[in-house]
Amino acid sequence: MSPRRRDSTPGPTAAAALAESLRERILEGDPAPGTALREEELAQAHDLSRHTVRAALAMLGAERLVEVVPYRGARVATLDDAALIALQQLRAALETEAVRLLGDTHPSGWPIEVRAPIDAAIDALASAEGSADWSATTRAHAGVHRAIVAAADSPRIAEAHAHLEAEILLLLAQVRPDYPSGGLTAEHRSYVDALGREGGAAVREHLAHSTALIRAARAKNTN
Amino acid sequence: MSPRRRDSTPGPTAAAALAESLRERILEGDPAPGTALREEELAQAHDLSRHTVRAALAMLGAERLVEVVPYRGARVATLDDAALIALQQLRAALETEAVRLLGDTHPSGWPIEVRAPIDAAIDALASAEGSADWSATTRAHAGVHRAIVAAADSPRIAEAHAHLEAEILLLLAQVRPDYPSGGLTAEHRSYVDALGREGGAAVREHLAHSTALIRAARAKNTN
DNA sequence: ATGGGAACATTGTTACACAATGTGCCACGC
DNA sequence: GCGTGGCACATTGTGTAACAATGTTCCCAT
Repeated sequence: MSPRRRDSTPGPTAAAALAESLRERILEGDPAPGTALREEELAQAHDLSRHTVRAALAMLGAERLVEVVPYRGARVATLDDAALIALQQLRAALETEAVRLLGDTHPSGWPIEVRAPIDAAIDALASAEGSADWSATTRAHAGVHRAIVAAADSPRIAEAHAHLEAEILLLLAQVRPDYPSGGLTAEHRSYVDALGREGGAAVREHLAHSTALIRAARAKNTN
Repeated sequence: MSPRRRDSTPGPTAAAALAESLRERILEGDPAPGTALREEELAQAHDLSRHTVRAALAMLGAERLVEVVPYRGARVATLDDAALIALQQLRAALETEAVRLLGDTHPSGWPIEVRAPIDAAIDALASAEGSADWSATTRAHAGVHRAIVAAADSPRIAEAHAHLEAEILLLLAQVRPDYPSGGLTAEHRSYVDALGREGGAAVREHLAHSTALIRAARAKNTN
């Protein structure tokens, strides 16, 4: 068929589509962190060339969901405790500044159009916790933080935060901090209220608590 | 030659080396923002295959120094005013949190081992301003901010900041804010002192000033 | 038991080809 | 003369096949 003007933009490239598919599976926890991702295997499994597979792995490498080491290959990323702390520090930087920008824009308090998407995200978290689906719960939890950051209307902070979100989902696919049923939702309702009052201090307290729970869960996993 | 155990790690891959070479040139302002980077041209100029060139362009795309659009190709990144503001907001997030972490670690003030590399970077900035070399000056300026962020010992904040630094160098390769000779150095000596006292407020004031100067310089360039 | 080296697995790169898409230009109709 | 459709062209995305380069594993000799 000869080229001709299209009425719509083309779909994602094959490499982008593979990256998306692998990203979804990785964030679901299968393949697990540390698993090698062999180019030829992926090429045959997805009926693609090694070139296309390599491009997809490079994309995931840039997102840090995959670790690519020259001549050694790609593996699903793992995260030690030092890396967890460093990641949470970066997360604190982004969420704190987002909350501060929100405060600048709304010095008299967050109006309903700021609160509504955040409250909706918390409601979604309540539903997920109620369904006892850990994957859905971690995604809904991420949605709450995403809604808060998005409200600041700072695209680069939002984008950087989205990348971290994926790394955190990868981590949480393998650990399960102790929360009583509904505990995450209650905690996040309080958290959002505290944000309006205390701003950055509330962010830091929340993330310190989160880090401690994750480390405790990981310690339990390795014992 | 048959494979044999090596006493050293291999050098960078050809794709990484090309990415590094292009990065250097882009940050020097040639090719200029908006310039198309044609795969076949680069392949012939560097005696590499298109696959290797594509891998290098993808790396630079991930760093946002290059904009890669499927089926349209790669161009040196450009930055409009909205993007500049968004970038500076992200920068504020990183530098503010770095300074806050420094304050946590050194509540009684920054000890000499924290100050020394920062002061050395400022001295390097003074030398660069004295030499009237704009490229050297923007790099030395970046070195000052890098030293401050590095002092916080938070690897993910430092790495995210390094990526922004490259984008800012790209921007500054094309504009030149008005500074009297030595003005940048004096301003940054005061800035570092203010950081110890005022922390995040000093960061925000500094970046707001920087944004205003850059926008003014860009406005002058387009008129 | 240990270490050197060969074999093997895997990745990085190359050459060449073709499919897919976007852009520009030309011709035709009004 | 102008606008639009369509074709040609340039460029990118992907594929095949091969080989160079590197890291790992295993075997054999000491």
